[in-house]
Amino acid sequence: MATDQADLLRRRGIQITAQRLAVLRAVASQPHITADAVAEGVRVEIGAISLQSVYDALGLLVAEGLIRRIQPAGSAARFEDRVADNHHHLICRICGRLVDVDCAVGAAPCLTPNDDRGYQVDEAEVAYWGRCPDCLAQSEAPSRSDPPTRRRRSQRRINRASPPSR
Amino acid sequence: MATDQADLLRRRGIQITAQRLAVLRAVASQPHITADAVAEGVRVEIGAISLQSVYDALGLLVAEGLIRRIQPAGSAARFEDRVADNHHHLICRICGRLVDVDCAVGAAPCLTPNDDRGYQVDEAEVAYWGRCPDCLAQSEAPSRSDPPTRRRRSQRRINRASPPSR
DNA sequence: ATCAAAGATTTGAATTACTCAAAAGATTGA
DNA sequence: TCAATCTTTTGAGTAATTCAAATCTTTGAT
Repeated sequence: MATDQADLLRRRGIQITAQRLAVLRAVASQPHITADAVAEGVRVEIGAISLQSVYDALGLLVAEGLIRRIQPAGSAARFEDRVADNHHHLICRICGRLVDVDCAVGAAPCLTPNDDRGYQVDEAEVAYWGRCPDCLAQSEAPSRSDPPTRRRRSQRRINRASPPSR
Repeated sequence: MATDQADLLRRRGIQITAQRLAVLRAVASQPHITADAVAEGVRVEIGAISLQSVYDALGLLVAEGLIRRIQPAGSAARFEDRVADNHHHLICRICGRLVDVDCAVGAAPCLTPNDDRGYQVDEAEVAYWGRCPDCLAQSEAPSRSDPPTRRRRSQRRINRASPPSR
């Protein structure tokens, strides 16, 4: 049972370490896990790990295609297990909740833009943005205290952003 | 001519200021501009602006739907003019170059996932990842000096990441 | 015109996910 | 058993973005 992941690494000539196995397991344990949460999970399992090692392991696993990294605008990077099944993501603008959706078009869907401009495309990333059922319910039953539609000084949040390119 | 943008703001009850107009113009001046570049552009036009004001203005304009914010994993946030025409993006994994592509499916394409899980979707964001023509050419004519295919200690870059969710 | 209130901008500091670099520790094969 | 290689840790740095409070503008009412 624990051999599964080890084999996966061995097969690619990656050295097998407790940290890597635990990272792999942490990613498998939760649908869209952050690096921080991976670190926590790994610590529960093997006692200790540096955040740097977590990043290294995750980076390696992503490079090898064993896991996928997603970075919805406005939240830290997330990692997932489901790879090579081209599924997409629904993201809530309010609370950030993220869920999977299967691809509409078939096997390797959307994988081809109309005009590829000479790019060699290897992945199509699709994110559907909107409001999740919970946040939707909350804004519909506004608990009698919201501003009386007056002006509309839009105070929507949406604004967390992303890192440097150097 | 300069009235266009002012009207746009006025119509929404947004106070018109030199900063906001200049920000709006800066975004219109370049396909996918960063906040930093906007600041530079605005400074050329009106002399000075604080980076904070740039962020504020951009945030406001995004909230009002006058511009769109995109955040390809691995680079800082970018802002664009083309809004409400549901186009997509081709992004180079190597150099980060970003270009527009029109949507394959029609008017409001891909805008509907198979199963929306109860989300109220308002936008479908599609990013095609791959290698741009230039980077492709470079890796194909590898200048006689690349490692002899031995091991494959994948050293690909891709790794700049994103901010907190707090 | 004048003034107060609301709104915008600036200033300065803080946050934080992530990366770099070098040192210490483990593995592996000879 | 030992050296070479690969991993992990440690510690410090980076850069985009946000927070908060102070100052400056604009606007509407008088």
